[in-house]
Amino acid sequence: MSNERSFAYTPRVTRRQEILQTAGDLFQRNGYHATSMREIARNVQLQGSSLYAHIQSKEELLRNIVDEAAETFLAAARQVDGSLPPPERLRGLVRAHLGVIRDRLPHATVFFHEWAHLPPDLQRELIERRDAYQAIFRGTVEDGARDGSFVVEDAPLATLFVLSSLNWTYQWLDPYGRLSLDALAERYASLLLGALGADPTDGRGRP
Amino acid sequence: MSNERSFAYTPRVTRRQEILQTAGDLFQRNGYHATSMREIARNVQLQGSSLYAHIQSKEELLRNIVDEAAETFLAAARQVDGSLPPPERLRGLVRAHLGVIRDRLPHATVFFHEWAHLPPDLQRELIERRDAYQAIFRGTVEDGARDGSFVVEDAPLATLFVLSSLNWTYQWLDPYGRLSLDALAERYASLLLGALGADPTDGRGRP
DNA sequence: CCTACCGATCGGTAGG
DNA sequence: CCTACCGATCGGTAGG
Repeated sequence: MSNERSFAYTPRVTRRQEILQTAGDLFQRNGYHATSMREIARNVQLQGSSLYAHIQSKEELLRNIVDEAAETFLAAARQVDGSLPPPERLRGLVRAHLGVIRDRLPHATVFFHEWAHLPPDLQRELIERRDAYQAIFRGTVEDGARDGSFVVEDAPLATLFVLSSLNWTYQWLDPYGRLSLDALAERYASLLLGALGADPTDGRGRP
Repeated sequence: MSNERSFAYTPRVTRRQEILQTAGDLFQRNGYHATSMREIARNVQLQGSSLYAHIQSKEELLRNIVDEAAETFLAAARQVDGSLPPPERLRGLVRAHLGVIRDRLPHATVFFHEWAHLPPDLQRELIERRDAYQAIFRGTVEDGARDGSFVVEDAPLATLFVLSSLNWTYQWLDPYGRLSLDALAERYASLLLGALGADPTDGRGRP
């Protein structure tokens, strides 16, 4: 009859996002391999098998999370005006990076911790984007060395140094901490500009 | 009779070390939860169950590795003479930290990535040692701020900055890289001293 | 150090 | 979205 129940289930659009966010939180807290699909399902009030109406596999969850994080970092850095003087540009990059950490802490953490558990072809793609990200920083350091706003004897190492100090911040940055994002970014950038030998009397550097 | 085979097996002393080192390598490469006991066993030419003649559990492996790494970091920092002037002391701490990374890369990586998978009481103990480690750095930064060898407006943040730049180095430090440990540590310390506003004309700072 | 084995749990599928 | 279920694999034990 016309009132027969259809078994072709059409998932809501938002449900997938809910699953991805929950997976991100659990992967952040317990790690990818230590998180079971049933655990994710429980947290979104589903049976384990029902997840597969919304996603294809556990790996797809990780891929989505890591991919979005990589894209967010890269997009934020690309927002920074590349024609700014190197010190201002670095301030912008620091602010961008810390902003992503603050706003996307679970995804960023999963990105840093679990990307190596993806298959080799996806890893290669991620490494490419990481290199593109690093190139933005390296270009800034090198431009500053060239125009004299920075004093660096080893630009590749200085770039690694800058990125190291930023990358680790996901370990301690508290989105609800004592400092506003702007204040934190300003101080962090000031420390980095000091490391790069920028003139402390120039602009907002230390007096 | 007197020649009966005894089934009480007495493990060799070195075998345990071999298992621990292999586990460290595999945990580093694939992560703790993604590494199976049978995989470890295969790499030391044993049956999976035979591992338990040498160790008590998989968790004990992780505990040993993480514990040794934490102890190595702390011991290295404590080797640095606390009566040195703050800039020299920081140079020593940088050199100590990078030395541990270089010499104990697998264990250090597992420490940073997997310590959160240990039970809460062990986590607390590790956090205590991490705090002790950080306190050595904070003391150095504060001493330098007090005696004028550093210029820092926010000592807690500056300490986090120093530790962040060091902690991330396990991601890229190549024990067989282009720079010797001494050269690398010298340059890295020089960057950090610049961040802390140390007088560049003082000692081995930038001219 | 091995053989044999166990209960639990895993990611995922069939079918409706 | 659920019920029922599968093969594979997990960490670990018994017993010698």
